Amino acid sequence: MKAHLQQLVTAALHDLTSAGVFDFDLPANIVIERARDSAHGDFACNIAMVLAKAARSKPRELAEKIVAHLPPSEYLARVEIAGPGFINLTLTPGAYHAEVGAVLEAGEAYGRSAIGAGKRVQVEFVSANPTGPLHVGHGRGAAYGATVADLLAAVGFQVHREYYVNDAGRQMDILATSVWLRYLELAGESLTFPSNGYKGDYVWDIAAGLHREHGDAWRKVSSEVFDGIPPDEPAGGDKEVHIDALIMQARSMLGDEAYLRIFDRALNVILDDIRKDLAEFGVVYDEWFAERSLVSSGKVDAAIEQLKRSGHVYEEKGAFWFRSTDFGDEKDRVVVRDNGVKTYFASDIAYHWHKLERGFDRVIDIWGADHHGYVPRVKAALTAMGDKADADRLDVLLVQFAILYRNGVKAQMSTRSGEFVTLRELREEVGNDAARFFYVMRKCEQHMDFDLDLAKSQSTDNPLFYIQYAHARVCSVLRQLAEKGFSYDRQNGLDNLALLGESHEQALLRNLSRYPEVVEGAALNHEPHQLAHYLRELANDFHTYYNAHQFLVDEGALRDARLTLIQAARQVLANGLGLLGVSAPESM
RNA sequence: GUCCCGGUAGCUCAGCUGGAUAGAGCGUCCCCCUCCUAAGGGGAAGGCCAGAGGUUCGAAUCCUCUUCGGGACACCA
Repeated sequence: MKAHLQQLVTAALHDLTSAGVFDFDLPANIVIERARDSAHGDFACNIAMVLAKAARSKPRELAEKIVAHLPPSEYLARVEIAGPGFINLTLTPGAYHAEVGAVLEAGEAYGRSAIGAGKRVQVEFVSANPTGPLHVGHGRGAAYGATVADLLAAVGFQVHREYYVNDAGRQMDILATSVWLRYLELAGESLTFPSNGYKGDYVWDIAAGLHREHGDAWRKVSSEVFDGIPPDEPAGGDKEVHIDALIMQARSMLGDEAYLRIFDRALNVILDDIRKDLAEFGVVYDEWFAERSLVSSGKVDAAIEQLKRSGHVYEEKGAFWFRSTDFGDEKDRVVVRDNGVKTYFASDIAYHWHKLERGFDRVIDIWGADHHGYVPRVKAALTAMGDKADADRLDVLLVQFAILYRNGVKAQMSTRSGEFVTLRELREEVGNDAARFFYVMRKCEQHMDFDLDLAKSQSTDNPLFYIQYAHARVCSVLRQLAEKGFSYDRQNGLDNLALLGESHEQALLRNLSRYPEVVEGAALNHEPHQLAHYLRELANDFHTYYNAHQFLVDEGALRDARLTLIQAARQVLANGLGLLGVSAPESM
């Protein structure tokens, strides 16, 4: 509908250009907005005010010229110039009636579009280290990333969803060593677990599995394991040095093969768990990209070499530094440590460059807001590897923290002790639907208060419940058709939409037609919350209507028209909920 | 100290990228079912858009500064 009006105004502007009224380039997109006040019609266009200066004309005079050149349209009832120069457009009832037909005809496809023109977009999200179960912070990234990806797909982008698996770093070694130490304890050794090790129950579980299958095959005497290891922090030492020494010890005492088996077991158990967790959450990926594959294919070394050759990497104090300050970063960054180990950042350079090499038109990273300091250095690296345009293909979306509240008090625990609220626990407590919806209800840069009690509540306070209830109510009405001895004729309903003159019906018709615009805006701005809010409003329109009028009336034409309208409402509610990864129940 | 995000009704948040009189929900108060789910609906009260400058036809929105919250600033990942 909006697109149609844009075409009309654009045509008028082109007309004026060829008539010589304009001697400048027209703006790329004409802004047409929904009028906030119904007294201003349905849509308002501010183009006359925008162009007034360049056209050396008064806004209102310019508006008159534009209006005079508007092509005729069957959907345009009235055009008025108002205020400082707004062009207010009022649609015919037929325009809205046609939209109802479009909803029912397109069904599940209603709201989808081709604006993305098949451009390839990669969305990488969650990508949590596989060193433990996902927690509620990852949940927000998962829900947000999945929804952004689905929205982009809905408006015609070719979307590639990816999870980057950090399976090559030091954290994984700490995990493997933690598992082995727990295994030793299960085998009967007594030891002091490192303060920097992973202490969660899942580490015990993995160790127990290994002990069941392999018995004491990898048991070593604990006094020998800790022989010569520098003290841990509680004992007056450095916890990092302590754990690194233990890793070295584990490798040498077990041998590479056995160490790798424990390492891989830990990795696979946790990764399988993450996969399952996300799948149950309705979050699926096209690719799980392993950091190890970058290392083994030599892409990390190749990236460092390329930066060395182009003079962006220099050596100092035994380490190799990327001169990111040349590209606006605060300080230079180490890519190879003085002990020869490549940093996580080195992998990240290779990974992001590889993303661009794979030919995506746009690359979207969704990170926790605590990683914001990383953005300039990754962009710097891409600029150094290629040029500014390469860096510009990367969008980093930062997701702020979510804080859980239960009975009005914070419910989130720290990760320190290994006790935290996992995504799985959250899903079990409030359900997948509520978790998905509440996570995307706020825009991503907002710190979020996640109210567990509200998410569980079966009342109008809970916006998700309210929306789903509207959907269920439509279904309920349709179920009662037959019980009341009525039948429904859709075509008859479509033919009689003109009977829908009540204000509630008008409001519902208007808001239904907004749906494609909302989906488009939510997708292009990466703002799923726009859709969530819209659905709440639409549900409100429906509940109000439901309360004010009977649908199953005796008069056939009116009954069919009303049923057709609420069918369309049901379809839009279902489509919108679907895009948010939430179910649309037929009864509640 | 530097950087990122936020400050809008008592509370939780929108505000369509600069438009017309600032919007929802909750909470508070009042009202509505012999009727398709009252698991609902209607109405009222409630605002110096953190503060001060600036940009222009026009600012909650854009730019500075101040202030208050949250977070980030490793040869960790």
